[in-house]
Amino acid sequence: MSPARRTTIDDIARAAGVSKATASAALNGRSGVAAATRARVLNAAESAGWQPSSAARALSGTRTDTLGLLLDRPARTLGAEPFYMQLISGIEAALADRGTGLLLQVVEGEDAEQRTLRAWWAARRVDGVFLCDLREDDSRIALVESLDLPAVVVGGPEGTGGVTAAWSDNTAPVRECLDYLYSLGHRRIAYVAGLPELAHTATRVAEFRRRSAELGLDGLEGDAAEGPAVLHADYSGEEGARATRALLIRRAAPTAIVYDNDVMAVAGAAVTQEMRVPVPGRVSLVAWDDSTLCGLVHPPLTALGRDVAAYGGLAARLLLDRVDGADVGDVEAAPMRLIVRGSTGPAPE
Amino acid sequence: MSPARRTTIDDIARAAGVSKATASAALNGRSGVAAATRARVLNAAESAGWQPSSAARALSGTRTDTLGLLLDRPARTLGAEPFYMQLISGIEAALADRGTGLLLQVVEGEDAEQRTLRAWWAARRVDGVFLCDLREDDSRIALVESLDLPAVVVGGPEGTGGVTAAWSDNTAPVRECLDYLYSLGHRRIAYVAGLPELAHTATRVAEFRRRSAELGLDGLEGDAAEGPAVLHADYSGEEGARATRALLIRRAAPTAIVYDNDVMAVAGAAVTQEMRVPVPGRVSLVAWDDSTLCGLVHPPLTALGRDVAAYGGLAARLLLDRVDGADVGDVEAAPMRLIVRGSTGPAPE
DNA sequence: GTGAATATCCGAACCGGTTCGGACGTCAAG
DNA sequence: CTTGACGTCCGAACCGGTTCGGATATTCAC
Repeated sequence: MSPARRTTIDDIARAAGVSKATASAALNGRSGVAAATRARVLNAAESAGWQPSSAARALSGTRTDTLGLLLDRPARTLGAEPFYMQLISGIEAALADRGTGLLLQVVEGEDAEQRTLRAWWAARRVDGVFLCDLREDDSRIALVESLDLPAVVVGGPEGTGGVTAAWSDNTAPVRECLDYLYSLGHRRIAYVAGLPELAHTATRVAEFRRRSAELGLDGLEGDAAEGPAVLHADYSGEEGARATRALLIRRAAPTAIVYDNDVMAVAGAAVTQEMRVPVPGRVSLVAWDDSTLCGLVHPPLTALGRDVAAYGGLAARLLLDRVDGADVGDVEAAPMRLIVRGSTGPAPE
Repeated sequence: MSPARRTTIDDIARAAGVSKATASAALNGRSGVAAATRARVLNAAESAGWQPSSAARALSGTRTDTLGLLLDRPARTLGAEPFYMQLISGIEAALADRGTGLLLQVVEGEDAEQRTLRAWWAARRVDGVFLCDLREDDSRIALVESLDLPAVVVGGPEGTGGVTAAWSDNTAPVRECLDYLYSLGHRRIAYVAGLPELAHTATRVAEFRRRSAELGLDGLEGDAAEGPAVLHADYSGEEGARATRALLIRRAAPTAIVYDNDVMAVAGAAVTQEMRVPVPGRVSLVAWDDSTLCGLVHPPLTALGRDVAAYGGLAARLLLDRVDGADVGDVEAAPMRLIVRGSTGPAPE
């Protein structure tokens, strides 16, 4: 019951009748230890329930056994989006076996990002970091490179410099989505995109424009009467709803709307009900990033889905390899798939 | 550009022309250092951008400057529920000023909980831990007490033993909710509760039964023809939908349903649409735990809301005090408020 | 039987902080 | 002038691991 002094490597060395050095070698599976000795040490450690002090281990120059996850989104949108928690779950699953911990930091603003990364580096708190929501010309890239801090970008792979990326293609899903809607007869398609400063938004929007032109889709009034309608929003439900309203009151309203995340899509769906616009009778809706949310509303939303947890696991394994000094290249995650549900249908005549 | 050797306290001691001991005392604001000397040291540290090594500091027996958050929910429901991310944001906001980090661990199952806590303790990875989703007779309580590991329970305050709790009352909101529905004329009210093994579920259900009897509410058929209908679900949308369907097809269906979280409520709302049951015309819906989600669907859901981030901040401050050795008692968070939106209305005649 | 190669183990230094006891100088009280 | 109380600063030990060079024992070739 007593808190008890925690057992140290000295204790188990003494118990096994060897020196600290030998005990350390045995416990870390290094060669140069007789099999019998190793067994004695391992045995002693086991029965004493010994665990190495992470601090002592970190201090002696090797490893912290901690990775950092830096999230830069307002708390409001962070909570609403299932993406991050799923990503975290996936990362953790990959880390659990190795006894590596995950240090989480939620910040707001580029300055805070830089401060956090510098502080982590200076205090040697983490062996490496995950970088999410990359912006164009992101200052974090240069920073981790100059600090020589191992990092993996979740997203990309454009603009990641020398930093390895766990990426998933953003162009193919755009095409798949547009082609699918095109085949249903839709010619006026709008896109409620995310924050324009984010790199993946730019990629998606560019591909959306390119493919729209290729398919010869109609422009939407108000968009300089040409080209497809792309509105930017901040991933919150409020802005998703606002954008939807703005689109649906147009004279030549779109017959299909693609949203850059599930929250905005759900909010958009609520707007259609409120405005009594039949879905998918008058307008079809597609959400980018599937989550349980999409299947729960009525009608259930057609979505571009992927296994976010697996994505996180991939990023975690990449970062662990990078920390181990391996020279890993970018790796592509499983592509997103279009999951057709009730919110999409043939375009109105 | 070079990674550069990180500056140590020795460097800044030399730069200031003092010993390591004096430098340490100066940097930690301890007394017994002349003002002029202290200024020199601080100055040197500042201009060198020095930060103490967390490992070294932790090793010398004092502080890890890390708190642990242990989450035991399947990844699926974790992602869907905004509660945790908001809680995390709140905790982090309170921790940020102090330079304390948050170590996150997502596990599944009681064994994994125990293993994680023991590992954290043995490796001295954290100064203290947050415990969420307390069960009745929760084994974590005894563990952290026997290990003398500072802890704060998020929830409670029943069954927390000697562990301090950041709690919010679960009985008053039940009453407020029932009384509100009663005043609207509702007499058949059902409750889609959470997992029965969780302590707060038990509290809520007991109060729901007590107050229902007090108000003389009708029992629901199938419930042994007596007492209010309480169904248990696992917080997932699927089970929330299933429970809703089961309730609405009863001969004497409830005129109001209260859900234990927002996800199930949203799913329930979708079921009403699918079954063409008008809300709030035929049935009123209330969600426990408000989130942006509730305001986004149509009709927007009446909900029991609270400032989850502030709740997390409270828990964080409590735990920091406990780590500092203060003997803090349980503290109650701001009470939940009923936020009336469009999903509740007068009971059908 | 001898020398060298090899396997095994140990002592001691080191990582970068904190902390404690003591040395030194100054100043006021006796 | 002596003594003692402070204020200031330093040396050295310590936290609990890892690592490296070297000591000792064992084995092998010749």
